[in-house]
Amino acid sequence: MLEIRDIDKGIRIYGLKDFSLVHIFECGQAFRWNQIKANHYAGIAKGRYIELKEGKDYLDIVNTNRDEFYDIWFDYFDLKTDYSVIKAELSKKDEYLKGACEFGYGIRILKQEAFETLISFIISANNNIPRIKKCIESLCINYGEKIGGNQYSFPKAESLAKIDPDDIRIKTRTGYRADYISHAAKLFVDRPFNRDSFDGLTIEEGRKLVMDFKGVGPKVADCILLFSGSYMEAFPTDVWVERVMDKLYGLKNKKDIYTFVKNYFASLGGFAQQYLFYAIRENHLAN
DNA sequence: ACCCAGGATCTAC
DNA sequence: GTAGATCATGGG
Repeated sequence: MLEIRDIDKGIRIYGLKDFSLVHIFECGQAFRWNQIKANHYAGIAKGRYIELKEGKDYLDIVNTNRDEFYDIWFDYFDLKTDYSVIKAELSKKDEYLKGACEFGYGIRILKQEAFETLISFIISANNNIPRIKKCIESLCINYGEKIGGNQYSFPKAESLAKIDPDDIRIKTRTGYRADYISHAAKLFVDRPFNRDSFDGLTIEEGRKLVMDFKGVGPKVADCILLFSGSYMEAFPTDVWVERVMDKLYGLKNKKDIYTFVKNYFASLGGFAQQYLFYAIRENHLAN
């Protein structure tokens, strides 16, 4: 049970468990959060800028209030989900997974806005994380809305759809992906989606839906489905995950990984992926 | 100059 | 349906 107190320009939350800012923001799921200092992050989501400070037994959220916390951030940080149950379930499967769950104990899979995940992970293809963050930041500065201070929201599809692809490419340095971004924005205006759009659809059908957007292949599709909170069994398989699945389970290709994941992790695939991804990225796996 | 980065697309077979 | 080249950009 959470206990909330008002503080200067924000709120203080007691009673959070399975929650670590570093684990949440350094496991590669979101690109607009930056560490200011130890246990202190700042970022923008859902058109709002907040700062998060982690204390011993509390979390401060600056630039919000109780109502906004329950309306916005409770869902965004997936606070309704008991991650202890998930970790216990995964830890039963094998020792590798148990170790990964312990290492990334504070990971939570954020419920991000669908359009932001669509564009962000189109940019992520064949790119590295620092540069992905730069590209997304200039996308926001150029085409987002100023939301106070020096902060800019993620652009609306309607805004981005009007921009010439060359303008996007030159200003955001996104290279050949600028055409994909432009196309995706235009198609999203005609065929918008959010996580409710997938109700009643299998993940295969969901994947097919998002892969209509140019620049979205199988891996990016699973990132969109997972990080928008649409399918928690989605299992994005990039080079790092391929590496870890070979190392732990001897799986050499994406087809074998796909079959294995469906049976072994089942509905917990996305959670398993994040614990494993974070562990191997931080070089915390047996040999 | 070469290789890589949370891959996808296009082409040729 | 699938292996191989190609795709902008920046950092090492």
